[in-house]
Amino acid sequence: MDTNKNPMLFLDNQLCFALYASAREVTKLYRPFLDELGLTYTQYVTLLVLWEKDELPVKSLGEKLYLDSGTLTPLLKKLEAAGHVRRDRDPQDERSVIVRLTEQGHALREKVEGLPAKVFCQTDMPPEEIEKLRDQLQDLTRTINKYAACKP
Amino acid sequence: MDTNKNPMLFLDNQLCFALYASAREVTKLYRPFLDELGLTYTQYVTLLVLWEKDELPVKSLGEKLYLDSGTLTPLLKKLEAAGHVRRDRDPQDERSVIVRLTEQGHALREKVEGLPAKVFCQTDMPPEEIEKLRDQLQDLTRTINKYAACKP
DNA sequence: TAAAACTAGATCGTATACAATTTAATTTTA
DNA sequence: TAAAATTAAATTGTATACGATCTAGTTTTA
Repeated sequence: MDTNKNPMLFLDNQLCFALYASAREVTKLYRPFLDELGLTYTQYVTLLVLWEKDELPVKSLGEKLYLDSGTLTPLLKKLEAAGHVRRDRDPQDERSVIVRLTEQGHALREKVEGLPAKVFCQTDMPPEEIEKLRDQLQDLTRTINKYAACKP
Repeated sequence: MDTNKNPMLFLDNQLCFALYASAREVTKLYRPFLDELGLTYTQYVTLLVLWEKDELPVKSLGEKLYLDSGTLTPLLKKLEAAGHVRRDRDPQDERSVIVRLTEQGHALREKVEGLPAKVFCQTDMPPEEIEKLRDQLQDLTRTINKYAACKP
């Protein structure tokens, strides 16, 4: 009946919590820099996608970011209000909304060029380890996402 | 001027995004099980802490979970309303609020015993890899947190 | 081809996260 | 020891996340 009997439930034994906590802590490292640009972290990663490939439907953004329209619609409206993107219905398929960078949105890219490097510095992690970790996490995310897709 | 010039900004090269996405996907694996118990993921990890060591001030809970009172206070009120915990001011230091499991809160523990194992199954990851990953992430979190602490 | 099924976004409701401020209690210090 | 500084929670405001539902547009199919 002792609480110490099941280490499976110890907080520090949970991968899920290690992920949950580290994701939030790493995000916090971006905040001071993003604050200056008036961006939130989620807005920032959304822009990363668009800088890589512009003119994407909300659907595609959602697939890349693992976010749904409930999160993206209000976020994209804010990016639009800030002048970074435009949102237009796709004339080919009026159900779809195409998100495009404005000039201003394109220009913003230069201001964050150095950001990832600045953050890496604060992690005290060798680049190879960071890459390995990143790749493992990507595998994990894809595996889970595939699992979820085949379920009803 | 080509957008492909700076791979530092590619979404898939970001550790931060790998963390952000995987944390959310893993959390989603817990949802169906936790839904049955009427718990959210954050409530669940809060209970993990209390099952390990009962009678903790909000402050300590926050340190273990990397959450502040702005998140914990409403969450703990919900756990209290659900009958899982009690919240009482510490008579020794009235600033502090001690969180205690109720009988019901203790009993809930048995219902989640098998949960971590069930989730691991869906990750297709060998246990050693999971442990290594978890330990790396814990190091990362602690490093960042220490960094943040010495800043003004 | 008209109804049924499906799809993409938008909307709504709930629950975090977290910075900033406030309040009350405790410690420090001049 | 009384004022100043510190501390722990609570509160407030903003921005996600995400399930569920709704709406409008597109495809399928009987």
